[in-house]
Amino acid sequence: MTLNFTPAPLDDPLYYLRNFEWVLGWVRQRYGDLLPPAELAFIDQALALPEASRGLLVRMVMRKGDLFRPETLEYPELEPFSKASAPLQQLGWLVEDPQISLETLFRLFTWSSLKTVFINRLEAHGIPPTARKSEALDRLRGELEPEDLEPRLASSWGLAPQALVQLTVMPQCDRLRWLFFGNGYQGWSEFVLTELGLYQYEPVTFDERSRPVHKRTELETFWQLLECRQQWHEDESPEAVLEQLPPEPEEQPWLARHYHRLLFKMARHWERTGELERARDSYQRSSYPGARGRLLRVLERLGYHETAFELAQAAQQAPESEAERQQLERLLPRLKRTLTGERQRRTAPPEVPELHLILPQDPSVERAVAAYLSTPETPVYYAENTLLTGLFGLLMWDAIFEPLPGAFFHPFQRGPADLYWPDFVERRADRFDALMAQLTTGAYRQTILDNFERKAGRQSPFVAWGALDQEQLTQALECIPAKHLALCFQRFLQDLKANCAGLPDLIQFWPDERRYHLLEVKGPGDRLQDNQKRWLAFFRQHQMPVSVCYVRWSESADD
DNA sequence: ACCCTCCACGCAAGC
DNA sequence: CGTTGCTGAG
DNA sequence: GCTTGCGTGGAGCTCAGCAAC
Ligand SMILES: [Mn+2]
Ligand SMILES: [Mn+2]
Repeated sequence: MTLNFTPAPLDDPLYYLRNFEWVLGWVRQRYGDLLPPAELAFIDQALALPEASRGLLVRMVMRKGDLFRPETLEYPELEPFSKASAPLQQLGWLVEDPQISLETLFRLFTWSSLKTVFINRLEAHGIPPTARKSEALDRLRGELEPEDLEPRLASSWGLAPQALVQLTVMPQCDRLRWLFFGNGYQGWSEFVLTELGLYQYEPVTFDERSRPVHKRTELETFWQLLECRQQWHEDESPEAVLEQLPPEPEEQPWLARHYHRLLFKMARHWERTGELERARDSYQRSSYPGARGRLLRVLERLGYHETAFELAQAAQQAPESEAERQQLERLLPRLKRTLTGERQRRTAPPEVPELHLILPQDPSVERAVAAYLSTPETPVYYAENTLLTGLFGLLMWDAIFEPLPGAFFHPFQRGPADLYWPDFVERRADRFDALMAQLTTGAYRQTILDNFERKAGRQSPFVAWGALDQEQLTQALECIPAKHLALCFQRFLQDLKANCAGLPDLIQFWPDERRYHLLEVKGPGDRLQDNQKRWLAFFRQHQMPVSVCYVRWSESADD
């Protein structure tokens, strides 16, 4: 029944309402047993409203913020605002004359309308009508008494009580949206963009019980976490948010990940603002990948060199990733030097063949090099991560989109929910093994080309359709030995997140000789990044053809 | 695809 | 008056 | 002077209409 879902057609003037109601139905059907009574009541009350009121509600939900000037809420497909809004006001979902601050007042109303409303006050402060809006705001902010600057009734600023309305049920709608998408970032526009064909999603069969949360308490924690995240984005006060963080959801890995990621993000915020003790505490509590590495850096910055050194040594015994190992290789000698004064011999970086070019200045150094090296017989592509990860994604398509329990729970997923979990590959080991085996039988070529046609345009975490074309693909399959692909794909599988980045900018093909060459381009002032160094070392280790091309601009007399 | 990933830029420390 | 940036909309 | 490590910031359907300057 959930197969091949399509959003409401856009020629239906109420398409947005149809989509919203479809979500309400989906949520009630699949999560009804987990929903608190308040949310269930909200859904039922919403569905019982007159159509124009439902439409108006959804229009407001989809717009930015919760404050609206009624004259911006007249929609031709709905009743006039005055009529459509009445049932919403009856329920208290929409209220007139909300409390707003001076800043909000200035944000919502145009300068010319403020001038007519505010004329007396502006004159009293000696602000001429020719002043800029931002200047007027600054003046008022500085000159008004603090209690006058507190949020207060819109009418107390001199507005008519009907001049502004507030939607009060945004929190309920957010919670339903978060539950439907299983995350905090996807929104109602998914439906339109899908219907417009901008996004196409792989149709996946959903297990009826494939859900991100399974208990009432888990749902509550999930909502709390996303609320924290939202408050942080809105209030910019992570200190307050940290207080409201729910207890660590240890027993549920999906929630635990959300929890630790939020902690990590807050820590990173404090690290950037220089509140290093706070950063340290949060990094310490977080088990999100990279947290230990940042903690080490913060300890170092705080001057806790011994603590950092001990932790770094422990980390080196069991690095969580190659990236961390690489970071430790820099950090440990540095710490040792500060602690003991001993100077360490630096280990030489892997040898990578270099190419040095002097080219006329160009906005894109990669394109300049590609154009310079490319010939009709030996084309160069500016591929970066797109080609190799694309081949990987096309070959592994069926493994990636295998509908395991918990992997897919709504129709707008570009990949499985557990893609970056430690056990993602393990759970699909048979599938991945079978597809990897095609690289030894030779069947992989057909699989990749077939999927390139069959799945064309469908969202995938690994396939950037816009960057691939048939010819590039065919040449890649001709020129890159299956053994080399196998090595790269193994490395992707070891860390799907970190290892799908940092691949060289350019690839050149020699179809006649069935060979290829990878090239990382560096313009003036650009240096190899950590993940690029890791890939270069890997390519060299396996005798795969790669080099780095350093470019300088030729002196030009023009301009 | 959970703001990332790539890049350019800019700063400070160390040679 | 153009221009720049934001919002709403499909 | 240079190099090196490290951090920051911007861009991410596309079009029309409007507000602000
Ligand atoms: Mn690049
Ligand atoms: Mn490059």
